[in-house]
Amino acid sequence: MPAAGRMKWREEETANPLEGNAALFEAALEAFSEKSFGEASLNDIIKAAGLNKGSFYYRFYDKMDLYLSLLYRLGMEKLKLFERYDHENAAEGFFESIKDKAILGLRFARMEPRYNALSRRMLTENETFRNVIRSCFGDMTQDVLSAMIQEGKAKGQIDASVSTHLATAVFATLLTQIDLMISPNMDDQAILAQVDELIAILKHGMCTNSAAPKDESGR
Amino acid sequence: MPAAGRMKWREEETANPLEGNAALFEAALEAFSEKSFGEASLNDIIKAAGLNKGSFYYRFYDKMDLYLSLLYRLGMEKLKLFERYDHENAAEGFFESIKDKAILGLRFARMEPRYNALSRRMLTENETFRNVIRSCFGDMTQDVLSAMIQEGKAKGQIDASVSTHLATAVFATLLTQIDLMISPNMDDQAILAQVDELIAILKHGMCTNSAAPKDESGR
DNA sequence: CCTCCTTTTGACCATCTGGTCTAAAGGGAT
DNA sequence: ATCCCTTTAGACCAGATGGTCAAAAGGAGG
Repeated sequence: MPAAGRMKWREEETANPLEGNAALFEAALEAFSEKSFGEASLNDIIKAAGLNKGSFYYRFYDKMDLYLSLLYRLGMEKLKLFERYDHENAAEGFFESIKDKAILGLRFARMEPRYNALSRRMLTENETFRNVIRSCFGDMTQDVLSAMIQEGKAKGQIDASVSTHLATAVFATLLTQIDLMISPNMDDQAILAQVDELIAILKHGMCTNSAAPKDESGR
Repeated sequence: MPAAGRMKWREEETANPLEGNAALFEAALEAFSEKSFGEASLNDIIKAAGLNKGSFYYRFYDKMDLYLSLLYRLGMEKLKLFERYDHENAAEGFFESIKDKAILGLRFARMEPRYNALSRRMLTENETFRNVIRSCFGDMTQDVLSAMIQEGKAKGQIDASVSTHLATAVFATLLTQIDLMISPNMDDQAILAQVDELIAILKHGMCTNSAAPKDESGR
């Protein structure tokens, strides 16, 4: 249904209209995080933003354009958060790096929980729809994760016998769902503890036999 | 939008119309597994099934009724598969039991991949919608898993220090996404190997330090 | 043949969808 | 005041939506 991925404001080299119009940004985020692309009503969004048809279509090609622009802005915000962090902290081991990313992700999710809902919903859209989006933004997470895991193996942090493919899949699904698993109304410390535990499980397993290194005593 | 959860054929104590009408079953499954409830077109479903409006509404109250009836039939089929298996195999340890369930789930997914797509999509519908469904069918998986994990802890198969809540969440998300992680066009043996590996990760982790028991040698 | 009940048929309904288009309003610059 | 371009405004469109309804067809028993 949606045409090629293009954003009017980018082709005209102007600013993202969603930056300037807070009401529209809010309305679009609300709608697209609660309903699928097809189910969300453009009319409702426009009305909620206090706009009218003409003004909307003056700035956007169509509904898809709005959706892409929304993804663009949210992606930029998250990227900024991550980049700011990356500048401060150099890369450590694999598991520490993953943990940092998970915590940052959760912090962002607490700031804007609808973004995670939105991107999770995006993954359930049909394939052609997702392809349009991927042709616009690419599909980082999968590739980045895979590379990180291979590096972790090379550095001897990850057991070489686990398949990169499976490990990538495990981390990818857990990271996209993590904000559902770990309650959002926790304080920072509790979140940290939960993430620690999750990483510990991925590192050492849940089985009684395999000892976690931080507690070498009894067991 | 959808009203209370009721199925006309159940209130009239007749057979599930989806059992008798293969075309309708097929059309509904196809539609609801590819699109969300709101996005799927009832008109299209009816047309694809070679029905007409009147006949449809003679058997169902509304669109939701069809959806519930579809879930009902699919749930029954999966339940039958699991029950047949449970009769043959007594319960072993926790991880073996989970593995069996995962394999059965994957086998069912290969028989009817659209069912998993459907139930995964259902989880992304809005909350009131999910509540209608839960009021009809309950929410087994979460409770069952939690109980299994507590039992596993009691029997000393799971490390007592991992939180039941987190472990439940991990297994729940991995089990619902497993048919996406493990390629469906594998033969039975390859699937078995992949599931083995996944379970091994959950048992002993991916970290190089923690040794898996099946390979005690070097590393 | 008639009767009675179940089932089928499809025209029809109000409502909503994303999107178009013409007309007018704003607002600088001259 | 006049010009010109950007922006707003909202009536309007064809098409699709889930759902209703009165009428006809089918079929079994008498």
